Amino acid sequence: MFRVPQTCKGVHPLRFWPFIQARCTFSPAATTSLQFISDGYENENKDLDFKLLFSSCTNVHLAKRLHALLVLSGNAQDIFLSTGLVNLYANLGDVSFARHTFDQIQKKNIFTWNSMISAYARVHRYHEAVNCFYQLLLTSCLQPDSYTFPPVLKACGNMVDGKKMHCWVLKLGFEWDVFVAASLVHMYSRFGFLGVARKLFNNMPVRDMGSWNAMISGFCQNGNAAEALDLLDEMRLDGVKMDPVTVASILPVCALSDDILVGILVHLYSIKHGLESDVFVSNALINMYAKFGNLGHAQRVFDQMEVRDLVSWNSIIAAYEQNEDPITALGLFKEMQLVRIQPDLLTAVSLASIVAQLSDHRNSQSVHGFVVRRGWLMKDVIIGNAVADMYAKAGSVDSARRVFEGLPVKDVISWNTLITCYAQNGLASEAIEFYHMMVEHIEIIPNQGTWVSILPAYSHVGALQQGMKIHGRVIKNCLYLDVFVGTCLIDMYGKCGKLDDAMSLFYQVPRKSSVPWNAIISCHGIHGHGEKALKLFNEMIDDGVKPDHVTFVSLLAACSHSGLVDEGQWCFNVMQEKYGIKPSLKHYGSMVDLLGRAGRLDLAYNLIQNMPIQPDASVWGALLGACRIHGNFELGSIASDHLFEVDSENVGYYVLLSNIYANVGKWEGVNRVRSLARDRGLKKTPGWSSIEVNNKVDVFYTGNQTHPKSEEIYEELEVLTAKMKSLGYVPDYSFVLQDVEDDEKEHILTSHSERLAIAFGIITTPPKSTIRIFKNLRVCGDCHEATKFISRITEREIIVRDSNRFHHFKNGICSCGDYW
DNA sequence: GTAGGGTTAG
Repeated sequence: MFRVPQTCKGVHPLRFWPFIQARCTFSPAATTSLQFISDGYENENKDLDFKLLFSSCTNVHLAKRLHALLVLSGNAQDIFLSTGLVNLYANLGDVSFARHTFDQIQKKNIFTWNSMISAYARVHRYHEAVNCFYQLLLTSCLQPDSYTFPPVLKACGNMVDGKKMHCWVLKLGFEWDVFVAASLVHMYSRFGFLGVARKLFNNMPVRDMGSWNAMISGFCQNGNAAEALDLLDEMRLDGVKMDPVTVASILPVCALSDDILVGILVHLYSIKHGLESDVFVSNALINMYAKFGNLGHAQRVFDQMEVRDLVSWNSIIAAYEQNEDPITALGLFKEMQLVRIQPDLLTAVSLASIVAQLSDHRNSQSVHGFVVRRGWLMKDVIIGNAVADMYAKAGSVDSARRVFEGLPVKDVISWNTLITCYAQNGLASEAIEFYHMMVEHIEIIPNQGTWVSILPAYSHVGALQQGMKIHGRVIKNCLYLDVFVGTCLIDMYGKCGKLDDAMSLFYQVPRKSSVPWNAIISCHGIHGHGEKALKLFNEMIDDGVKPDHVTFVSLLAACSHSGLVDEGQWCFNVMQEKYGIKPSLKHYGSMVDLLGRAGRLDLAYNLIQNMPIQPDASVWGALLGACRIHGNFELGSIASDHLFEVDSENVGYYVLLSNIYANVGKWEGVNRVRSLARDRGLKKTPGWSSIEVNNKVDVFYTGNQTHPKSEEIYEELEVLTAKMKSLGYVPDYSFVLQDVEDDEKEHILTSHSERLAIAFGIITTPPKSTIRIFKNLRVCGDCHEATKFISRITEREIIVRDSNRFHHFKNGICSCGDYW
């Protein structure tokens, strides 16, 4: 209760009253209170209930009116009222106004300071909260009290600040206050100082629910699942029951440690004790079930909620988004807007991810605009990264780069996002360049995500030595080998031709999930070791690891590369019947490839005709490729008709078709296809090959003449071609699409990128050492033949990895047995 | 008029 002081005689403070009444809605109680002010001005003895007045201000607008009123009535310097205003603004989330009001107060007491400090802590402006505490010590003659410390302890961002604060607690003698003690316990356990936290906890003379929760939640936020669960058990033995706070702390830990059993038990406990009605508990349940991939349970919890807040909506949207159901997630987002819940930054993060999954570039721009309009891009790096990733997944590399450049703060994930963006959009060299730029920023410390981004780029261009450097860094920096980093390394060694190293690494990584198994099976496949791939698959089953759709893509490809037709068909059946995996386009593509290469064109065509889904270019392309191998131009033209319907842009298919015609001497057809490709103005995917010499990757494009060693390379090729011809090499012009004279055709074949790279290898590496080449497209048939001769002439092992598999050339023979 | 321990993230 408050009595209006006699300060502002002369001006009626409430001459604005009708004006305020017209614009603001106060509760009836508040209206009465305001009337009281008015009356109090007339009759100075009336008591006013300002508490009511404060509580009736439900938005910043109303608060400002009340504030103006207090200023006008001369009450702004009153210590009770002004502190009330600081709190009011803080509760309404406007901490800058709270600070402004705070600064205006001339005689602050400890309540005022405590209000300001907790205002900062509540909105997570921790740095300012701590600064405010030190300001209190330095600029006022006031002593902090037991109310001061809990928010300040929460605000300590690191152990150095935390220890300093602990000293102040001890100095001023507040360590036995139950709230302060709980805050200390929580702070130490949050930073992983579990021993200290435990000691403080054990020494507490009084323990309430909050003390237990402080200790448990500290463990939880630190990811110490086992300790958290142990303590929970101890609490139970002590006869203390879990409350909503305990449950909301423990549920994320169940998800983190993949402990679905405890998760369900805690859920049952919550139902039994009526804790489900707590919105934090329900939200935590939704999140936990989402992480277990159990959308049904998540949805059920959401449906049963009586009160849903922003976090509930964000959680259920993210649940669907992260379980690859962007359509439902988008529907929920719309529903959320219908019930007038305002989205926040985290909603936008999910939204960006939803749009990325739908790979709809137009919507990408709307989401980007949505985020920019609200100023969120400048506010938090997380949303910036999400938007960059959204563009990356939509293939808009330039947009992703622009978002990245515009970020006020870039963290390691921003860099990782861009590296992945380049790598996944086929720009491996750019990804590598970007990684080198990142390394120059010493404040950015690479993490596991960085290795996962950069290793595939190194695999892609075959940079074995640089990939091994990363392996070295991983060993140095990480205590254990993360499954994903481990798998990337396996993939890198495998794709760089080091199958043995891939294998020994495989036995070092955790093999509970299908991820590393898929990688090692795929590695054996591209090396043409189909039998070994099947053996690994059986081992995987014996180990109790469940194969997924990726496993079968790798496995079918492995069978296809090795000509294991029966085994491939067996896999295709097992996949559907035993594991209930519906074949995707990739599986069909592999099957058509497998059957087609083996000459079972009838079966392959039959399979396509009976597909329950629409075949895409890769499926028809596989059939066309098989037709070229087996010289079946009738089926080839059927395949190409379908192919050009679904993809008329890929010049590779025109080359294939013209090869088919050329092989059976139908020059008319060859010319027709060539002019078709020309008329459609098709740009050929530039073929390139790379080779790593002395830690440096050199990339050669077909016809490249700008390389510093260009002259020597072409000289070497001329000498080689002459020797090859004397051994019986005849150039196969059917691999030349251009309509030119034969000697020009020979020149074109000789300047294919793989040959330039091989010649460069020959002149820059010691005699008889192995040459490793990478080609982005399939190796050309003529080059394949030529490389056999070159391996014989130079007595070198030449390993060529193309977009499909490995070719191991030695003594004039290729490991693929010309089955490719 | 002031305080601790809880849910969502790229």
